[in-house]
Amino acid sequence: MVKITDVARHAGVSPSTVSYVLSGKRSISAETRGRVLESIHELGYRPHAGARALASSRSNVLALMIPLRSGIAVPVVMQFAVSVVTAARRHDHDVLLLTQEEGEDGLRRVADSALVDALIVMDVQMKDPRLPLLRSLDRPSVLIGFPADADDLTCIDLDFHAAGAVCVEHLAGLGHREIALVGSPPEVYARQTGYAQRVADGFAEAVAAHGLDGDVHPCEATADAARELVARLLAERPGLTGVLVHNEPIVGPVLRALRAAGRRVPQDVSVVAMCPDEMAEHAEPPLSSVAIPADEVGGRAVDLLMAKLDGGAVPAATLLPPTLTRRASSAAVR
Amino acid sequence: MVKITDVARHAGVSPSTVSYVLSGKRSISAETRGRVLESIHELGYRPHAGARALASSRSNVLALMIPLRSGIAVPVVMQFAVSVVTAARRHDHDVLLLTQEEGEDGLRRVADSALVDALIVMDVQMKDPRLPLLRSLDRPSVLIGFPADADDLTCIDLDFHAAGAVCVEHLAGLGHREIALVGSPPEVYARQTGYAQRVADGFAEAVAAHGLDGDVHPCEATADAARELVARLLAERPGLTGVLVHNEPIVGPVLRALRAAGRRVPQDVSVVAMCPDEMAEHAEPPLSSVAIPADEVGGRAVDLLMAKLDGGAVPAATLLPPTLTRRASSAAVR
DNA sequence: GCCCGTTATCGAAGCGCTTCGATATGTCAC
DNA sequence: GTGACATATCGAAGCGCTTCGATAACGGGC
Repeated sequence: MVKITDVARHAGVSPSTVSYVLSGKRSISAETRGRVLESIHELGYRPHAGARALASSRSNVLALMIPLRSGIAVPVVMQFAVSVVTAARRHDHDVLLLTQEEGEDGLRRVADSALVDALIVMDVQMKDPRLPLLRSLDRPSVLIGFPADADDLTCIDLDFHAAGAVCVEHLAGLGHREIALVGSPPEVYARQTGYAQRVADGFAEAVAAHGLDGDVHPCEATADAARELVARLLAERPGLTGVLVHNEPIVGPVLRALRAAGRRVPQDVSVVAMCPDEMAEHAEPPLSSVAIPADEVGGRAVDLLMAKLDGGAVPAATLLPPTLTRRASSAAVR
Repeated sequence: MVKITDVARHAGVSPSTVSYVLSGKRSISAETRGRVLESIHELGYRPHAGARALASSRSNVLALMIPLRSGIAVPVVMQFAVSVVTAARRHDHDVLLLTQEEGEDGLRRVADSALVDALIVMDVQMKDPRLPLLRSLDRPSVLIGFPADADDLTCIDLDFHAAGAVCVEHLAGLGHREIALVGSPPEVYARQTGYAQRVADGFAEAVAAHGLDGDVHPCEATADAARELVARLLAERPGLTGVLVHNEPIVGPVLRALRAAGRRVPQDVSVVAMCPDEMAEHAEPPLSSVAIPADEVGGRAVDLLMAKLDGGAVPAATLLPPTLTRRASSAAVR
């Protein structure tokens, strides 16, 4: 294994000079830098990560803790993970993967052993047991999601409240007066994950603001439950012309249940969904939808972390504005 | 930050004794060990990962490179990742996440900088560009998937050939004589990823062995393509009573297309799928299926890697036998 | 009662890098 | 020409741990 002293000897400089060339922390003449870089390349030198971490107390590794509870949309988690890794690499960092299962001990372990410089935690609950730990840690962290008490923490997420509202406004703008939210399973609201409730709140507020008629219906994530709910809605609310679905697994079943009931989408009923774009595009018909901008959330989370690592001040809360992509499933009421 | 010398002082021993207590590499009297462990606990000591890696040339971190190409089933990838992390933790290792995008350079980077001790590579292609690198690296690796030339490499995967055959045997056992394989998109076969072709081969061989009538139909992963293919199959092969679907996104569409054509499942046509259990369970009707045992593959991959790290010899190829779970979608031919 | 082999512990070297003075050289104002 | 000040480079210390002898204490065999 080639080390810094080998490079130094090869380039005819001292090891510290090689180090400064690599870190840029002191000015090095163009000529020397060139010679050193050439030696590095020629010898195929790679600094030893452990040695570097020891000497500089920076590992250049971030921890990412991902959820694995059922009910969490797996593709979205994956998208987050990939975007975090990609963004981290842009900042010359790597990503250590932790599962929720490891819990607080896992976070403490990687932080206290200096394995990682900073942490990103996904799927934050309203009263998340990891919060006290994250507050006490001497390493910066960013939460994806908003707990009930976010004091001293840095959080980022899609603005779910606005997302709920934006869907209502879209339907209202198309002339719909009677709408409904087909929501997440009851336990998701009960669990206080926050985002489901925020969508419902945003929905309700916008409904009120626009003087619409609209209500919220939690729904189990099964095709049967979806069919049942759709049947009930159509029976109880004959004037219903707009539906917002916030429950990924049953997006397809809801559409089929509407069709089965003889309602055409969008001619009879307009449908808007909160789901990944890919799912919306492949639905029949393609769905007007609001997606979680996982790439942006992940990227921004890393940016925030880097800013904190550099000692910068960062906003405590970052709410990303929702974007509704209009597709075939929503149309003006006739 | 508390370090080993603090623990040593607190316990009234030398730092090396603390180290030996932790590593177990030399015998320590029960009394001393107890005292040291108590001090460790009391002071909340965590060895510095970088220092440890530097001194022992072992980082206790594995690299996992995940695919992000479209067409790769995201939930399965996630399941792999989680099982690898979980298994790694059992061996006191952590997992560094790399994306396919980083390619060979990424692997080289983490290996040469001693950031990781060993590597796991997913989604191996028949002629994977990473193979020469993995062969030349001085760190052990395990591939999930089988390339065309696996010399000097350690590979593990589901036995896709047997999986294709097992589905045929299941249908044959139920008395079906005319069957078809609704396969992956043409580009997946073209890409030489291997597993799609292996399923098709296993299917074809078993069809021949049982004297059945059966053929292979690649299919794009869209609902339209699925409908079209099903219509064509039913038109061209009136005696068709069994279908194997190896194309996750269109499992639902195929079922619905059959139903739309007036064929009941399983009364008129039996369907078997290769897909995750969760998908099979939620289909209507629940599908007899063969799943990729991602948990086992991930766990075994880590075990193999650990054995290699310990200098042990491991089998070059590990093929996990497929398991067909019988559900409602397949029945004896009438 | 002496030698030998264990068992338990210590001390010191060293892993490969960063970083902090210190030094040497050059530049410029006056 | 001289002091003041950048600029470029070096040398050495030290990051926290592991590991390799070395040493001390202790039994046991004869």
